[in-house]
Amino acid sequence: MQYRPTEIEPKWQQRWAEARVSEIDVTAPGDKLYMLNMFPYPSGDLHVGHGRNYILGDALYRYFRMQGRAALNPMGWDAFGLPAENAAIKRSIHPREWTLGNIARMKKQFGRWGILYDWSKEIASCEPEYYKWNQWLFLQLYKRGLAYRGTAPVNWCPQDQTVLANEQVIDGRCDRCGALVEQRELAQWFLKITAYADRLDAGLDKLEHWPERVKLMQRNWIGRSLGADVEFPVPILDHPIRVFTTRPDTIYGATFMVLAPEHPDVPALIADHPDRAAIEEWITSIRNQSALERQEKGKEGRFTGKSAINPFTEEEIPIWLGNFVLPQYGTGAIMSVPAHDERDFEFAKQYGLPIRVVVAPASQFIPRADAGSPGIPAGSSPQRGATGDPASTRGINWEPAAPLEAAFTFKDEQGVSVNSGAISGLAVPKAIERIIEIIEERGIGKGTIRYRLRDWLISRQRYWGTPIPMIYCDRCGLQPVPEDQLPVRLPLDVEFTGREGNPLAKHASFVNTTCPQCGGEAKRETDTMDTFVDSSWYFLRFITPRDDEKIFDSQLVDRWLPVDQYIGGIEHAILHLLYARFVTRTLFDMRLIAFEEPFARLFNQGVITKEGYKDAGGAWVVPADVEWRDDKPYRGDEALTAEMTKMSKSRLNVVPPDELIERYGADTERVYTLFIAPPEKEAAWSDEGVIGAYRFLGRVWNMGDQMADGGWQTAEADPRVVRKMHQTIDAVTSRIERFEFNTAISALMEFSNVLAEAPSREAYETLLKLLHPFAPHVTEELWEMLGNEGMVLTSQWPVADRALMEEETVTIAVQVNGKLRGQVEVAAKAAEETVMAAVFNNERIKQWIAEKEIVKKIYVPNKLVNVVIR
RNA sequence: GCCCGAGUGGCGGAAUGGUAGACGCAGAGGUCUCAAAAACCUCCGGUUGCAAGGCCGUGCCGGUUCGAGUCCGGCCUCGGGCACCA
Repeated sequence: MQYRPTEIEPKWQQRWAEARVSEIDVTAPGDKLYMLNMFPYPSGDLHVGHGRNYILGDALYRYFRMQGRAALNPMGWDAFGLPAENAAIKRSIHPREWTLGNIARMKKQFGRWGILYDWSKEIASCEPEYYKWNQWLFLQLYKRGLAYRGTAPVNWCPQDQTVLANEQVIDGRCDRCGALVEQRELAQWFLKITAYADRLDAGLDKLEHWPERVKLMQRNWIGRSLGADVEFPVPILDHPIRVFTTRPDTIYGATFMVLAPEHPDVPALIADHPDRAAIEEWITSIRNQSALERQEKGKEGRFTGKSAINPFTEEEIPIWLGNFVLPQYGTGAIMSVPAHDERDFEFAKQYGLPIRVVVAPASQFIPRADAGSPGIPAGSSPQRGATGDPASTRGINWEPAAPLEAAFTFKDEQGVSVNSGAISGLAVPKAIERIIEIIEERGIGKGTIRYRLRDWLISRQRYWGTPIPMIYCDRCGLQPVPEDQLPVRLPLDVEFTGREGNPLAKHASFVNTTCPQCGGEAKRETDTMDTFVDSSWYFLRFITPRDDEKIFDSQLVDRWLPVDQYIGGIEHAILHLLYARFVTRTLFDMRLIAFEEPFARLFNQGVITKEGYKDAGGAWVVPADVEWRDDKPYRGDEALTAEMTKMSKSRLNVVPPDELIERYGADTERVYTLFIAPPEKEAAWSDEGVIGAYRFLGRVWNMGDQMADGGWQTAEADPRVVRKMHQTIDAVTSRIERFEFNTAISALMEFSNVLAEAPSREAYETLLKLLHPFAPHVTEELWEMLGNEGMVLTSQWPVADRALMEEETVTIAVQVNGKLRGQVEVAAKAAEETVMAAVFNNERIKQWIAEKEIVKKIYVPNKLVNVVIR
């Protein structure tokens, strides 16, 4: 019988489903394991690139099942979101209908891949049964002051007609549609993730099993900076202006101050400016610029005409306004130290502002023998600091030989304070410490930690999302919807024109409601939540997905979570994973769960790439229209460019799995996908390469087919096969544990090659078990053909016998002066003398070392001998 | 600009400091066949040699070591993240 995957695959998919093999009772005892693939947005058809993620997860799941673990592997749908609404506008299909249709298609595709999920736990975030708890969660956060309505300059996408979170703006553009994002001042809902900045940062250290690069990206995003807030008196104001700096040690070099144009003190500072109108106009123009424009314009500034007092030099320093100072970070005001900050340097050069050196390169100093701090400048005589503390013997004046051409910015021991009073002569880190002490003693500021992270903007002016459960009452103000009135249902009878913004705002029976406080007329919030709110806690809901009394069962959740193995794409390194870590901490603080980190282990699979083609205008070209001439791609006479790029619908380079499965079977796609490259790396899909996996499975099939016919068996197991079997069990097991699926499969190929020469029933059935996680259908079929009871899936994973793995003889590589000159075959674990005797009896080796002096002999047991001669 | 990661045959890739290229794709030759497909067998880094073998070879330059794809220093190229965050 020939290997015909299309005949056997549906059969086993049906059997697994009928036997409900992957459904699990979360209250039953057992060695629990919670596996999770990031739940997908139901965008429609899946391609082989998507497959990588799910196939990998399923292989792991089947492996753990066979290891006897009580494994939970649920799946659901991140089902709210813009594309559904856009489809509604374009094709007048309701977002819900479009979404549910896609879910059905994708679910079917998972089945065709032979992927086992516990569908009894399925959730879809667009259903009121789910989003009710989204709203409940929002209310808990609101109660604790972690959800608030605030007015701030926000990112507005003119294309999608909604605001965006900071995390969703990539290079100044909307990460969904690519439109240039504008800045608008709007009242919006925020979640106070900044209150957790320190814990989110510190928690990263404890995530041992997360990829370093993800932790690094989160760390950079949170952007913890140590520094100091310092007050600079301003004579014409009744209060000082506070700046934040990470380099308080350079304060003696602060020769001017720059405020963001939005800084609250600006109106007072320019009130009597002769060109006030011009400056105000300039400020307005800057406010209206997008973040990208603001940066591309380069540095621009205006002098306010007023001064502040540098509290250390006691000099008057001019106060400027600068477009490069961000209103949202720090205090929106900086002290400028042009000698030691690149941006300040550029600004000072541009406007002719003074530059004063207060840090010198340590290399310019002759180290002083009696102290840790460097000593006297080379080639000059020691002087007392001009503005320094007269009592200090370390006050050092130092000037560079030539005017600076660039700022020097060392923040470590390579820099030494000069011209800086009491801190002169100290290495920079010490100087920072000391100056903060002085600032605090003088009561003009303090050491502070600032974060780059901003609060999470969750309002969206769109329909297809969770309604924010708040009510506006003219008498009572902002009122939360009482919990017993949840869910606030998203009305389904709306019209999608795509023009007038959020259709919810025009839905009278939704908007008009009564105030829960006074019972009078009131209006509902019509913004919906960012869908990242939905996905920030869904992994908790999978344990008890149908519970309509509470969001989750704390006891069960504490038993099953954190998720033992989370699998998903690197694109969520910041967004989803940071939000989920934040929300998990808030639930911890509400004492609803006993853990702070949701995902114990994280794995990010790499993307699948495929050749894509672009025309001169940069538009993607259908591969079917492409012809190759002289190694160059053309469409007719038009030259095209080819590039390896992420497989995606928009790039027209997707490979749909259906044809592939029709021709070679899902098992072939699975084996090829895992074999193609290490799973964390990007991998180029090759239509030709697939055949290799098919041939391999075909050979395995033929062996089993002959064995089932009784025509292919040897009575006595060949010791070579037994040894290879135990070696393979060991190799495959450890490689799966380490996510090295590509080499696990190559070990199975080697094993099957050995087996083909000396068949053994036991070894063959072991092969079927080891292969099952990768090729589940064909292994089940062969298992059954051989007359076995039950399924491979529910059988026991084999255990390697170390003693039987040992080789009888080993090949020792022989080197002379580090170069390979021959090989000798000796018994395994032979004594060193025996090995050496064999080496020196070897004719070839004899020739290489004849009449030479032997300097040294290096022996690596079972591996190598290196003879060093002169 | 700053911070990560990666560079190995025609291609995907393999190698706890110890025989570079496992496993697979493509290619070449062969078996079977009237023929083709499928399947199976052999070869397959470069160079030199009749052969045995030699020499060269893991982006480039240097170092450590008996021995370096692997460790260290300096570059180059590509990919990713951050980017007036003071």
